[in-house]
Amino acid sequence: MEKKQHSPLACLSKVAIFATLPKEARTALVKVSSHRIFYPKGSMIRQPFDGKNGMLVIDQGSAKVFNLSPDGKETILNILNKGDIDGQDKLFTSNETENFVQALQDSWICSVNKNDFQTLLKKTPDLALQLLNNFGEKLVKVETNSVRRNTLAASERIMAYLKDLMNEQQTKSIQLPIKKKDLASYLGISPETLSRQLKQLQRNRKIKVKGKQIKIL
DNA sequence: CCATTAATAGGCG
DNA sequence: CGCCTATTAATGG
Repeated sequence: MEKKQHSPLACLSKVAIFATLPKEARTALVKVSSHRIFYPKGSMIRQPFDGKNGMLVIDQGSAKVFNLSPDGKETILNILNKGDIDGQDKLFTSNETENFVQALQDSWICSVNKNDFQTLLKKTPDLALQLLNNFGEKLVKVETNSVRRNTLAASERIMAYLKDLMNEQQTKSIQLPIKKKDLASYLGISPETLSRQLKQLQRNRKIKVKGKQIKIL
């Protein structure tokens, strides 16, 4: 846990959709956002009816976005890492938070308020464009996972996910960024099935598993 | 250490 | 494949 002096500008500058904005825009953005709120590992950053609004930015740490079924089962919708954002939609609607966001590690979160953001948006076309692109990417991501859940067998979902990771991490020797039980939830399968399928894939010489390190063969 | 949580195994529908 | 239970491994204090 580092404790370097926090620069609000640095915080937002590492977010992809803000990084390419002119400095004036980022400076303006800093003024309309709250910074560096600390959330200990395991704590809830957002949950339904918490009255919080606006978009959040992961400055440090990571978090999982999930919802709960009536019988208490959780489905992981997304994993957020440093520089990721969530709740973009809250910048345009005043909808209540509908999912849970829980810190997976000690995390520092920044957030951007809706009304202030919209004012800024009018003055910064580039920002609107960036945000639109970001929306698109998120949609594709969500849709892709949704399709996989509905059309692919468990082992295929796992391989598809591993290959995504491979592309992201630019190596065939990848590291699972989350616990296997969380991964199982994200893929829409049970932890037991994930465990068994990983072994099966290993037997079939598709991958090599050692803990959270997986080599794609 | 102990206690809790995560991962794995085996059985069954 | 999911659910249940049992056992083992990993993690945290």
